[in-house]
Amino acid sequence: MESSPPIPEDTVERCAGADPGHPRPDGQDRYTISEVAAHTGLSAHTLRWYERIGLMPHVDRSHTGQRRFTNRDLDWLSLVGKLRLTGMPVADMVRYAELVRQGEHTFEERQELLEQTRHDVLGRIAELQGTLAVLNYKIDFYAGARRAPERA
Amino acid sequence: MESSPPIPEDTVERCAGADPGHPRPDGQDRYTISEVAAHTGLSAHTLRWYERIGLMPHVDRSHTGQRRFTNRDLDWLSLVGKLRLTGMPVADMVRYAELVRQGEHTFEERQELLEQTRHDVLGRIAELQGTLAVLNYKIDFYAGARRAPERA
DNA sequence: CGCTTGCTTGGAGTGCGCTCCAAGGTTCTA
DNA sequence: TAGAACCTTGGAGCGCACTCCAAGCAAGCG
Repeated sequence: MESSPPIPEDTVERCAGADPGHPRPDGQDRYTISEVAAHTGLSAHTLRWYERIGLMPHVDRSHTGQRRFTNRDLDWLSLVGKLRLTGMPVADMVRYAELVRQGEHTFEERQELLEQTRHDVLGRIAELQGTLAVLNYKIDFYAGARRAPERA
Repeated sequence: MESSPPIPEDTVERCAGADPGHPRPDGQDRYTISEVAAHTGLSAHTLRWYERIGLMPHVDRSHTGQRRFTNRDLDWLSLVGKLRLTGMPVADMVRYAELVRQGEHTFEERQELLEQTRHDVLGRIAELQGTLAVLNYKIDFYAGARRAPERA
């Protein structure tokens, strides 16, 4: 959704969050690792580790070799953060990142991966709602027992 | 806390699941560890480990020292299974087990622990629903892109 | 009786997702 | 130009929740 090509890669990884990028500083588009850490809530350690395991596209470097993240990296990290919240294993996120790197002919496989993830999320929500029933039952029990003590 | 008190301990830990105990064999009320493993889906290793770390009340033994689980143990494990599904850390479940062991004067603290857990579960559900929005967005994108390819 | 299968223990090992360390080089502020 | 604060790397370490191992005792069957 930027300018010309049929479906630019960034369209695919942009718009990743319902989050419209509030504290995302614009202007220079080059952030140090600690800026990105502060923005994403991830540690600098984790950001470097993400890059090592292939979960980040190649991050730009300054002339002396320090990382300079771009807004696009921030968008990608936002998506990764969402996938992480789904409980998707890191290995699967790396797989997804590889598919993105390989280009548009992997759209089908990406879609399948995301559909599987959605399926898992729906299952997990159902599971959690099942636990809520038990929690409510027991909380009510304790509340009732404490309100009406020892009626032996 | 066995025969006379106002609110017997078993009332508290019974009825743990909405699950009415379908494949729960009755009659002898003494199950070997592998029977319990088959019933709960936990491994025998895990059952022994739960006991070691204090997550199980003391399990009965045969005259030769082998574990003999009771229906009450099964009920407790059913509750533990639910708490595990909530994502509660094992250490907190152990804490809860200790409170149960300590008797009825811990009702308030048990209730608080469960309320905190419910709060966490509600938050987690909201989080997962947030991820669903992103997953739906991207799945729709891939589906649309594959239906209408290259319109340059 | 022997055989197979199952149970016992303490302690060691595994996989995941970070998290930190040491030993340096870089960048910023005064 | 000094000093503090930040960045780099490979590799080691950690916390959690199991998971397995070895060596030996127990239980059920023909």
